[in-house]
Formats: sequence, structure tokens, C-alpha cells
Amino acid sequence: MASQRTEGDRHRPATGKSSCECVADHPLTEDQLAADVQTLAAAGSETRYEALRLIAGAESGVCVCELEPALGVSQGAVSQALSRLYAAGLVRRRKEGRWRYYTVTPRAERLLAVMDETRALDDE
Amino acid sequence: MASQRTEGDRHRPATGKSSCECVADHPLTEDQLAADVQTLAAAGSETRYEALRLIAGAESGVCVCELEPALGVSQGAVSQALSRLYAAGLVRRRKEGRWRYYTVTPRAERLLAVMDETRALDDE
DNA sequence: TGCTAATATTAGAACACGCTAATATAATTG
DNA sequence: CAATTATATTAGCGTGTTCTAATATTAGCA
Repeated sequence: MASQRTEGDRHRPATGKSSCECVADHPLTEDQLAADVQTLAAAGSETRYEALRLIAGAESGVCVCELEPALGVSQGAVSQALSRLYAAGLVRRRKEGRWRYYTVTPRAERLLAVMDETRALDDE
Repeated sequence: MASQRTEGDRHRPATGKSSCECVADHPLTEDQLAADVQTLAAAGSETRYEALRLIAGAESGVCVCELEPALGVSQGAVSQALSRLYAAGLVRRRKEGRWRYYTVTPRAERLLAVMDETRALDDE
């Protein structure tokens, strides 16, 4: 019904009020939405996505110094990338002696799995 | 093994060559990786993610003018957001008379489903 | 044919991002 | 303890992003 347009249904100019009276409001809270966006944005960068893939592919954790040559950016950049992935809940850290090992979270695993599974779905 | 560190295993300074000899190389092609990043980055913005949610929540397509008040940005911005989602393979367009209806692709549906399903996985 | 409505496109401004280089912190080793 | 190694943090720079406002395009209608 919301998408049914009749004669009298005109284009409302943007009034600035985003009260959404025309489409079914999504059942997500502000916080959930923001968290999702943070997660997706964290994964949505070449360096970070590649890092995530490398971490997911390793058996028992990867440390920063191993990622540096693989990603081809500076140590600082790797650290920043991992911090961002951590903040987004996509990786976990484990400190062991002088090193810090990173592993992926279940959420990241599921996300990567979906990316793999739906790649073939060549938007028909 | 790659993550096993012994005495002689030193930190190699970044030589600029990113040939990745230390971690198992991920089985993704350059193109697949770039496409995934584009998809995730497209979804990873407040405006676009909210648009995606609204489109996914509607039964049979949403048009731009319906999204404008809901998203609270200008018409041009909505159009740009939808174009980006389209380029990323997350939505489909259908032209009908004067309007253009947007629907989500199976890939987007799966992606949103995973975000919902894994939200509870409060990184244990 | 003009007129209006829906959407797309463009230019430009404000801001965010991602990198490097340098420096700081923390843990290990001699 | 000093020296070294792994990682984190910070400043700053170039670039990309995302918005608005204005304009262009396209389709229906009088």
C-alpha cells in the first residue's frame, strides 16, 4: 500500500523532518543501525578486508608483523586497521608475550561466509 | 605453522614487496576482493544502510520520493545513494511510468539477514 | 505542444579516511 | 639496568566521500 500511488499522492518536498510516514519503519534501533554500519564500514576497505581474510584463513591467530608484508602498508597502518576491526567486533585480540594475536569473531566468519556464498548470485 | 614463532624468526622490515610469504594466501582473486569491498563499503554508510533496510522492508519496491523524507537528506543525495547501492549489486531498479522502483537483491537480503542473526553474538 | 512531476547528474564545499613518518608504550633479553 | 622487539598512538597530508543546490533528463498529462 505504501508503494501504491494515486492521483492525489504528490511528491512532498523535503521538509527536513525525517518522520517517515510513507514506508514501513524498519525495526532497528538507532544503536543497532549505527553498530551495523560501523561493522560494514570497517569491513569495507581494501586493507581491512584483506586483513580480515588473512586472519580468518589462519588456524590460530595472526600477529601484526605477519600481516604487514602481506598487506603492503606500514606497521602503523596495519595496527590502525586491526584496531578498527576490533572496535567493530570483527576480530579479537589475544596477548601472548611480546606479540598480539588476532582471530576473527563468529560474526566476521558468518559475514565472510555470506560474501562467499552470494558471490555467484550474479544479480540475475 | 605460519603463526609459530621461534628464536630465529625475526620481524622483517616492510620491503614494499607484498608477496605474502608468511601467511596462507587467501583464495580470492583481486577482482573478487575488490567487488566484496565495494559491496561492503556501499552498505557501510548510515544513509545507504538505512535506505537498504527500508527497501528490504517494503513488499514490492520503493521509489526515490518515498525514501527522501525517511532518510532526511536531499533528493539528489538519495539518488546518489541508490546509484551506489545499485553499482554494488545490492539493489535492482525497475522503471514504471514516471517512477523508478528499487528492490533488494538476494545478496543484500542475505547480508541483512546475517547482520540480524549475528547481532546477538555479543562477541562473547 | 507546453507543463509538471520524478529522477539523475553535476559542481563545489565541508568533512572523513587512510596512509606515512615519527614517537610512545610495553614486554623480553643480555 | 640498557637495548631490542612488537605494537600502539599521534600529527599531518593527500584524497575520497557525501552532502546541498542547481541543472538536466525523462515521462505523463492538459
